[in-house]
Amino acid sequence: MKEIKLSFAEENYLKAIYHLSGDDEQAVSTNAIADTLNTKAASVTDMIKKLSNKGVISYQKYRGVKVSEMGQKAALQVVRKHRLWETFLVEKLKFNWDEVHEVAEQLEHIKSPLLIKRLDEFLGYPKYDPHGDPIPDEFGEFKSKPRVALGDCIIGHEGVVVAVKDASAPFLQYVDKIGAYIGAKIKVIDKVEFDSSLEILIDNKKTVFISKEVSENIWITE
Amino acid sequence: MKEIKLSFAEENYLKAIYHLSGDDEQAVSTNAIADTLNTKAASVTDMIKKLSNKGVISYQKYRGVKVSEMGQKAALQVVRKHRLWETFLVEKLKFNWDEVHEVAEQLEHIKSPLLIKRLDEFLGYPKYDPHGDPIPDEFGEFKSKPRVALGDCIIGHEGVVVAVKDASAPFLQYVDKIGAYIGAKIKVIDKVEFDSSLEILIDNKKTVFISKEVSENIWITE
DNA sequence: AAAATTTTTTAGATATATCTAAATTGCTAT
DNA sequence: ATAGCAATTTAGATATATCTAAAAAATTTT
Repeated sequence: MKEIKLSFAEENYLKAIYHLSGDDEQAVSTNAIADTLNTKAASVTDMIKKLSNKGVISYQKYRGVKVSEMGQKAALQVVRKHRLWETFLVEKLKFNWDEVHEVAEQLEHIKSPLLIKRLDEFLGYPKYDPHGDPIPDEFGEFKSKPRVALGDCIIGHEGVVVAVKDASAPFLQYVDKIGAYIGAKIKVIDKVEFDSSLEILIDNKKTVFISKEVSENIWITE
Repeated sequence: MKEIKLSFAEENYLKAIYHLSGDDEQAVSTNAIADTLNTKAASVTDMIKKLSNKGVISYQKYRGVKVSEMGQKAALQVVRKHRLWETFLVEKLKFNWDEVHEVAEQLEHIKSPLLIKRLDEFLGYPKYDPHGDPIPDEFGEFKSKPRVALGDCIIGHEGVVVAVKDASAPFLQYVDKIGAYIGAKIKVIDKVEFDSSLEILIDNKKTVFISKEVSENIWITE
């Protein structure tokens, strides 16, 4: 078993590719990576070659890339670190959930197995981060709660918010404003055919209209 | 007032120069910097030019460098972060004091004013780090406790360990072994003229012989 | 199936941070 | 005062991570 050493930039690329490939582990295109990382396709091609040489992705010219077994493990360790740090920032340092992403993007690259072990312990071995995403354990194992996007619910469906997809500050601030925090109870009241927007009831208290885009970024229990 | 943006490497150089210049703010030589950072003199010259252009040090060819007003402020913020992180690692994550330096070297470069503000708050605004070094506040202000190196004490002097100079793991482990932790009471029993080694009494319990080198790295109250 | 378009790659630059080897400057001892 | 040595700088490379512009391949449209 070889030691995989990745630079900050390499870790960022690998994580982006891991997230883009999704559960079905589809091949990821050069442009998709460039868009995610706000960089240019040419830069991606260069980096792809390096990651391929290190064996964390497999790459065929013009055919996109796939994350290898080894790459998945490495990516999950970065994800683990990111989500543990986000949890730390919210639980211990009283950050709002819309303030943590940028900082965690930096903290996730700190190299120290002991640090992560102790941080995990200090936080009480959390299973989910502040956005409801599962935190992989030291072996990369995790499980998501059964969930469905609000946009995919039928009228009348009732559930509790378990996660949000978009972790950007503007989106999370909006979610805060309407009160659809993690744990909030939501009932789908009505769906507008025309634009797929939804009318939802939050915590049995107030009714809110949300766009299709918003509805696709909030997950509730099935 | 200009924004000073420094890279990781630049911050490391600046911090090293700041530490090397000492209280008297002496000019620091290229070689001294190279030794501290385990790099080559040529690399130092390159970096010195960049730091000089950014105004954090003043530099005259062949004459060494001095830290500017601005540079001192920037250096102290890095020192502040380093020492707050070390405190966090020991106080909250139960690291030993000989395990924190390397990790803090990484953590000190994280850019987030909010993070440091909240960390400071979370730790209860500590004034000293686990090695007894003072933690600068957000304005760069700090004060050291009055102290004297064991090596400079006269026979009979008695005091409490307030700080250690060397922060390397081997040294700190040795200090642990003899029981000269911060807070331990120490009395200088005898001094050997020949090699300046010392016989000291620790916590009224045991007598230990320490070399000159060790005696220069442990500070006790005056 | 050929043409047009999009995607991806290559070629050649730029910027950072390093290095070795050679040249230069400063200091010291005779 | 100068010869020799030590410290410092310059010149020229290397490695990483980026970019723009042009070329090549794949895909889509006609």
